[in-house]
Amino acid sequence: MTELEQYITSYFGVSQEDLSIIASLFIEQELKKGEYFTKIDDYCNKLSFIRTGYMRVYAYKEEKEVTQWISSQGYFVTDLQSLVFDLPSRWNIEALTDCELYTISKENYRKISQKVAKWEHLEKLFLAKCFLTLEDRVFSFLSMTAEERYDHLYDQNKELFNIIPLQNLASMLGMTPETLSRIRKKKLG
Amino acid sequence: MTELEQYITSYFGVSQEDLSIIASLFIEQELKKGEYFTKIDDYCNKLSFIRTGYMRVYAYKEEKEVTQWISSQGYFVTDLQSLVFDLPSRWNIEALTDCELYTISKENYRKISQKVAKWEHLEKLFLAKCFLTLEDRVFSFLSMTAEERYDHLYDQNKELFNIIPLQNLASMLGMTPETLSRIRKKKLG
DNA sequence: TTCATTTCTTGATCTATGTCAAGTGAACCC
DNA sequence: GGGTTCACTTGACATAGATCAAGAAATGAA
Repeated sequence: MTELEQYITSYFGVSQEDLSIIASLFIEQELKKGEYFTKIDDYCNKLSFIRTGYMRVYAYKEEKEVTQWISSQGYFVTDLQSLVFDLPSRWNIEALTDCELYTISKENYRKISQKVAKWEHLEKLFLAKCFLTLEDRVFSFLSMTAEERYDHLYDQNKELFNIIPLQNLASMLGMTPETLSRIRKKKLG
Repeated sequence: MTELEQYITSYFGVSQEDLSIIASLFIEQELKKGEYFTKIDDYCNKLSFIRTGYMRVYAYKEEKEVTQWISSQGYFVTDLQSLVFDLPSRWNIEALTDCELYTISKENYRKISQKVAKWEHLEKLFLAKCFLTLEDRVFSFLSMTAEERYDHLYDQNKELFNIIPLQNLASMLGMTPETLSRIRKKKLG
């Protein structure tokens, strides 16, 4: 079983046969540090698994970059509005490190459901999980302090703080870089 | 076309034939003010359209209620984790006013896909829209002040502020009742 | 390497928002 | 319909977190 097939299995749990069909529609692709996966107002006609590397999803609020999410190994990355509704991208998605991707074009992505009967169902379950994750994230902003949000992310994913510029993590956590720096200093003392 | 059928059409755009099939699986139901649609840790085995009325989705952070969302006429309401993954509810969902609902049981909900071929696909599109909405909401916490979030909600849905207890709206906007009160006072002067 | 640029930290302040407490008004229930 | 409860407002004060500015550290290019 290839690495890609392992990812697909872990997310979707399909038969070996379907797995091969799906995996065959992906191609390996590289993205160098600093390159863009998609840009706001472009059409993002692809969906990728991240095999290695880190990508940053961000947009602007009055000239200032706001980081919505950091995507990393084992995650999907795409602009959903573009992929599903054929509309322009809402996000800039930038490679923060060199990235190895498994990429499927929008056309091939849409063919999966013709080839794998259960696909639409599995995809629905996957999207439902994504929705629940975002619900939790909204709840965290309603109920947690900046420090609590930091603790939560740090508990889940310590490595991020060694790899990703802290200013991006601060933005994604809804605080300034200075505040994040002070919170982290406090944890040492 | 019944009111229910109009809702379904507006969300999913199915044929008249499929529409009838789907609509026939819903039953009319009432919920009195103060009653609960579901409670945390219960199993929520149903999905409803709200025909009239308002419902509040909330959970707790250390004994304190945190309102995640207010659902109203024309919206779906359910606990997604319970409906899709057969797990206990994450939310309390309470009727803030008397409510008229169109309700489908989990069993019948799952039968739709057997009767309407395109259903899983339409549902996937619907969930994708829900995901995009939540993405926007996360972005609003990353990029907007309390007052900007108030303005945004007020622009979209003025009526809420005459019907829903302001403390619930404050919580849903991520601020205290006092702060909401002061923001609203400022808007008058 | 070395210089230039960017990122991170730190201190001094400022401000939006939270907390606490009291008073007012509205809603609900015998 | 009058009293009790709950929701809302307002003021005084506290504080988390933002802003601004400067210096230190890391990163990248030549």
